[in-house]
Amino acid sequence: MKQKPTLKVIAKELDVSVSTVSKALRDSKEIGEETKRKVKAFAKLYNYRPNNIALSLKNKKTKTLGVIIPEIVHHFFTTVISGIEHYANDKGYNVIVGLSNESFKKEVINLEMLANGSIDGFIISVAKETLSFKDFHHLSETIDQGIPIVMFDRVIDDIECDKVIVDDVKTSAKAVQKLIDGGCKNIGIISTKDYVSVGRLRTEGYKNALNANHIEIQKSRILKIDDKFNSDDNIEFLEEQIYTYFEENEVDGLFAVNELYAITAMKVARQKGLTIPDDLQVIGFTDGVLSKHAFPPLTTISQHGFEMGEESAKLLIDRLENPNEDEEPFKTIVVKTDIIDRETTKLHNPKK
Amino acid sequence: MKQKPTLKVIAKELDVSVSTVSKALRDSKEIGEETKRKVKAFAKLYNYRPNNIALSLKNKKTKTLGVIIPEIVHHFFTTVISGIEHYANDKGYNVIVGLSNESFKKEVINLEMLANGSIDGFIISVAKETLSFKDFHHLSETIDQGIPIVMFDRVIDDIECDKVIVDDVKTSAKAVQKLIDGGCKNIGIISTKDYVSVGRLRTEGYKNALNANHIEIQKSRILKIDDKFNSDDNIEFLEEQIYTYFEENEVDGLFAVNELYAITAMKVARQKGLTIPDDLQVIGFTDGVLSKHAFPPLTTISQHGFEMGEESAKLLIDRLENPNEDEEPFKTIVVKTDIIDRETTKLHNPKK
DNA sequence: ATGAAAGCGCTAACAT
DNA sequence: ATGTTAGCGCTTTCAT
Repeated sequence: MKQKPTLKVIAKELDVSVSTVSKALRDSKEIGEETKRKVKAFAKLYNYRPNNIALSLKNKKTKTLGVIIPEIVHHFFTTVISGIEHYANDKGYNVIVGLSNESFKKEVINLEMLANGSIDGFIISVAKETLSFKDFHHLSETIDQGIPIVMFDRVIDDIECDKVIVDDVKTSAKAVQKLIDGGCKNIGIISTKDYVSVGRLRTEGYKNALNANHIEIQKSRILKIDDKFNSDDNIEFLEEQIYTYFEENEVDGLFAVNELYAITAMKVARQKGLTIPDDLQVIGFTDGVLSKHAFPPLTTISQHGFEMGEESAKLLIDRLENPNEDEEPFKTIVVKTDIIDRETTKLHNPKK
Repeated sequence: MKQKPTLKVIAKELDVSVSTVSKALRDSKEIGEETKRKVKAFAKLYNYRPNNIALSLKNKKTKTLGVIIPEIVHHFFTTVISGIEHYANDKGYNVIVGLSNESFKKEVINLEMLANGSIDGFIISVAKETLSFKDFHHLSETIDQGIPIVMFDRVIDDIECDKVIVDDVKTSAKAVQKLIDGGCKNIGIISTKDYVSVGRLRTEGYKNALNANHIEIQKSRILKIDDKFNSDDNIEFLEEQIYTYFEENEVDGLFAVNELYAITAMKVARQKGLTIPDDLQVIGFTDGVLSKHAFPPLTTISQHGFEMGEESAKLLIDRLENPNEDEEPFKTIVVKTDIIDRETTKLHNPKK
């Protein structure tokens, strides 16, 4: 087992001083050609690499980003992480991932654990519990300490920081409009409770579209699923709620704020003997594996998670590397969305 | 913006020495009660937290694990990460995630980037390209430098280190046996090229099961998909290969080495007018979202990714924290698998 | 052209 | 009971 060499051992071995070695390796003109050559050769031979930790301590920056998300077994979030990694690695940054598991407490712990020097800045999508508690002190304190935060997707209006979102209201309206154009008369929505910003905004878009078409909004057609935690563990509960919804509402068009809700609704609808898209048209939000491989393949809104990740990383790294970061006003980037036409809607022929 | 306080500023503020502060905070009995109280109160007031980087440099360990996986937009891998995070966080470790994107070069870069002090050890699932190149120098060198590696799922026999796997051969045989018991006469397999260890082993299990039942092995029924890279980007290509396969083979039972292959095969089969499970029974490997929400829900093998993650983290942390780590023999943990009965097979009534 | 020394934040052995 | 010092690995200023 050969230990990683340090400047010190190289110095001793070559009988020069540590600083000479350091300078030689960084090609300082203070050092003589001959010495440089010797040092470099030796360093290469022993595969010298500067110790990141020492550099971090010296430079007071770690070149690593902390990403805190509610769950990782989730297509959208992993897509975002991909985008973050892609941009970050390109700029020489590493990525530490922390999972809040939708829990306020875990989010706080993760934040604190990493805020003590481990990372230069955060990219975060806030836990549902945090959103419902409306307790954001950990976030504002972090920012107060000079550690920049970029929020994406699940965002807090009251906190001043860079944000990357999707225009949930407009996008949802577009989706509902598509349902209307496709001939749906009775359109419902499966959303989340209002404290989840994206749920609230998407519901707003749904209402806007109905209003714009002079269709009366019926409260009973708005189902707000209450899943504080990972809904994937709780399919039965979800199915039940949707089942009841179908009992009480006769809809021929359905907009779901995520693909799981959409897929589950389709399953329940099928059980009730409905044919998709003939009896019921469905549009989901977030283009994940489920949508693509569903039966029938689900028409859905692509959120471009990869791009959101890239934009978030860019925003954060820009702020970190910009000398007068404090003066830069905070930006909110709105990433565009697309409707991916598949086979659960009637208008336009599905392309493939 | 209030800066994080250091021991130094606390010391100056309280007019004592840095070491006194340090000791007081760690409740050393060398320090007087009165001073301790004062220091602690001050520290709490200013929300003092020791700087992780400084600790890392001092202790020569970072309390963070490096996880390198081929892709993150992938249910199995994220499940494993969840397990790793769960165990690691519990033990006070953080997790840095690096993506190889199935590329040899990116795997090497990631490894080197993190091996310079950023992490204490690696958990890795090897990229397909690395497997096909058979170039493992980066892995052996890392181990040589005293940085322990735990491999999971895609594992290299020639490298000595801790490993966490599934008994691919036996599990696959069990799956194929189930098909046989369910009345299938002509059973095929959709696997990967042999350099992917899990593909090779699962194919072996398939053959074993056929042999054990005195069923002749027909080479044409073994389809080895050649997707060096992320197959999710390449669905058409996959569909084509499977389509051709169905043209050339008449099978009534199909074992697929991952859920994507299974789902895609089901889709193609449906296009050809086959009914599942009446005309064709299917079993997949890896229980992901796709399987659960497929139509019909896919009978599949659960690999217990979360547990694999936990076991990997445990193996790694044990080795890191065990004083005489070098002497411990390397372990290979075989995580058990289960067949999850759903609706693409006939034997046994699906439970839910 | 080379080296000594200070310092990043912290701990711990060793004074006092 | 408290302080001084050295050191983790590196960079950089300031001698020489």
